[in-house]
Amino acid sequence: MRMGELSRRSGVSVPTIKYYLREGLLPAGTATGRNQADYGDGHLRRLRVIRVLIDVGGVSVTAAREVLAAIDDPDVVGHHLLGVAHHAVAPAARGRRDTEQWRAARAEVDAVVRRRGWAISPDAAALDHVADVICAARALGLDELLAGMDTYADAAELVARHDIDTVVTRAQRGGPGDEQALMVETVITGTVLGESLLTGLRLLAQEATSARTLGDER
Amino acid sequence: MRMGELSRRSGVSVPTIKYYLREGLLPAGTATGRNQADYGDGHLRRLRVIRVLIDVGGVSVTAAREVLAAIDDPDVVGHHLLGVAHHAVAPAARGRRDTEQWRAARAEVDAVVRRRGWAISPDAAALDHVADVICAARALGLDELLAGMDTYADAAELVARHDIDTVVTRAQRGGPGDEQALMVETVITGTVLGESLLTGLRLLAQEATSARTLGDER
DNA sequence: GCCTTTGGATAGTGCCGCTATCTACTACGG
DNA sequence: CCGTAGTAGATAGCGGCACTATCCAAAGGC
Repeated sequence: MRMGELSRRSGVSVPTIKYYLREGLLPAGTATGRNQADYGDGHLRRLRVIRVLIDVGGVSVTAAREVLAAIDDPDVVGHHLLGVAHHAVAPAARGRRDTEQWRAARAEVDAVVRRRGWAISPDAAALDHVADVICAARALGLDELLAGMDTYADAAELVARHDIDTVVTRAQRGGPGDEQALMVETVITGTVLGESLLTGLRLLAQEATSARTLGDER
Repeated sequence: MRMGELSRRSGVSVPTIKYYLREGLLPAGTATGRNQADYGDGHLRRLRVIRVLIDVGGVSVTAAREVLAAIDDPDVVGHHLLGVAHHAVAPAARGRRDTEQWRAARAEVDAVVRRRGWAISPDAAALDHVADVICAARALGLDELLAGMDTYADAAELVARHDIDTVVTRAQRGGPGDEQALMVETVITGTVLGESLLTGLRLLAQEATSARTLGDER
């Protein structure tokens, strides 16, 4: 398959594909001449992954490159991999983390983690991320939201179990390419797509619950 | 309070505050002279809300303006309000929605909604959003993820109930400003912060579950 | 043979969220 | 009453990002 066909089948324009090649998101095709190369199904699949990361995950091109590098790296295994996916999904740090309030929020996160018996590496970015949110909520006086944090944690645990199950199941089932790469790809796309899915369903559930609770005062 | 103090207490630089004034995110202070104005606690609070929307919610300045307009509009009531918040949070449409696969995905969403007895306005943006995600997951062959969609829906319902409860509780408790405005603000900030909180906790729960299931092969 | 497509390289575009600068005016301590 | 610091308002600029446009020489393919 050459560039034109790759473009048509992926829905990504030729200049954009060239851009991704330049940026190292997409590996070069196998050259068949001085100015001719051949692309395979792997390239098509990779392009789909890229679009998911960027469009659905809202990941920057730079972050996507790092994630894709992890997909290709055979040394990345187990749940160290989760760190890579999480790092990419996490937005840049929001505010100052050197305030008294922030440290209090961070302690609150640690308390939740301890209470639930979660084994978390202490340098996980998500710990700080959650602390950021708590800090912001406190600043706005949204204590009711935080009072039910265990509800949120319950929900998070529920989907996380399913997510990990998905990865394990899929690794056993096998699929295109080698097992390792498939598992890595599943973790990353599953993390990104799962987040978006959960977010969307939450909004729907909110509307449904609101209609039921507050009545139909549209 | 004048601009300098507002800047210091909010942590937002003076030029940025001016920019928000220009863009209509922040109402002008009450003028006390030709080039002097007075800002109140409302402005401080508003600035905090703006930062939450932009930093935590990842909302664009344009979308933030619309959301804030809804906060100020006394005619926006009940769960019509949810629509505004959801519209702002929702990212722009990702791909083409005119394909056969997309319509199939959309039908799948409708099926879930019907199965759970959710009363959803048929033009809710979240319906399309979820369909986008399903479409992307199918394209990548991530069927295992979708097989457990009810797990995701359960989790979504769990937090949504809590979210709506929060709004109701808070409206009753009262607080600064009039009830209506407080409720609106709670919906919006709660939607945005809750999403970020849920996302962060999911990542933590994933790591914990992964460590438990896959063992410690770091 | 000749028009189309390709790989490769370089430069440019449009948007977005600020940031810098300027001017004229005001507040305030001394 | 002076001098310095702060302020409102307006305009212009900046840096980053995700593409997009253009050009060239070399295949491809009928």
